[in-house]
Amino acid sequence: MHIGCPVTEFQRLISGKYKLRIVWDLKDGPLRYGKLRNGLLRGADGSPPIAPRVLSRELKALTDAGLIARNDFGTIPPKVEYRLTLAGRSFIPIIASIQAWGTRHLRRAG
Amino acid sequence: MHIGCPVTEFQRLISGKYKLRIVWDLKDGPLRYGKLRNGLLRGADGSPPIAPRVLSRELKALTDAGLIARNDFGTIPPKVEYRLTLAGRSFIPIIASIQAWGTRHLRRAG
DNA sequence: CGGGATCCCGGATGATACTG
DNA sequence: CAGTATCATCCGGGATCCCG
Repeated sequence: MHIGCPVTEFQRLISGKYKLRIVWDLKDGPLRYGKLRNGLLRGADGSPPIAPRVLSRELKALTDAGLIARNDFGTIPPKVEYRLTLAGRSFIPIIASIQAWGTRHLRRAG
Repeated sequence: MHIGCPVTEFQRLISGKYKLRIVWDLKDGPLRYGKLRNGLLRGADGSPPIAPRVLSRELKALTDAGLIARNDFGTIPPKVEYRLTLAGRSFIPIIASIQAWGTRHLRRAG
C-alpha cells in the first residue's frame, strides 16, 4: 500500500473510537485488558460500555501498527498486558497537545 | 451532550477521512471548494477521488465545529472560499507535529 | 480473565446525475 | 462552480454467547 500523506495515514491509523484513549491510558505504564476496559468505561453519562470485540479489535490494530505491544503471560487464568512501544511513547506528547487544545477549544456546549 | 474526555471528543471531531487534511491544506490561506477538492485528489495511487458529497459534508462539519469558516461570494458562477478560524489555526501546530511524527514512524511500506 | 465467533445496525463513504 | 439528491455499499461499533 502507498502512503500519500502522513496526515491522512495518521487519520487511518487512529481511526477507531478509543485508539487515542488507549494509547493515552497506557502512558503511565502497562495495563491489563480488564484495566484498560474499565478505564474506557469512564463517562458513565450514558455512553455504552465498550464491547469486548471492539476493544480487542483496536488493541490488535494498535499492536499491528506498532504503537503498543502485547504481553501474554500464558497463565491460567489468563493475564495479558499491553504497553507502549517506543513509537507509541513518542506519540504521547502529541496526545497531550491534543488534550490541551481540546480543553481550550472544545469547551462543552452544555 | 456531555464531554467526557477531550481526547475522545477530538476523536469525534476529526472523524472523517479528510478532515485533518482539509484543515492542513488551508494553513497557507483560503481556498475555494474546487481547489480543496483538487488538493485532496493527490495520491493518484489508486485512491478514489473524493466524492462531492463527502467533501461538502466534511466542510460543513468543520464549519459547525468552528475550525473553518465559509465565505460565500454569492456570485454567478458561484465562488465560495474556506479559511481557518482562530481555533482552526491554533490547531495547525498539532497537525504539524502529527505530520512530523508520521513521517518518522509511518515510513512507507513500499 | 481475555478474548474469538456471530449477528445486527446505522452512519460514513462512494458513484452518478442534476441544478441554481 | 459549488454544491444537492439519490442509491448502493462498506465498515465500524455494539450486543450476546461461548471457550480455553
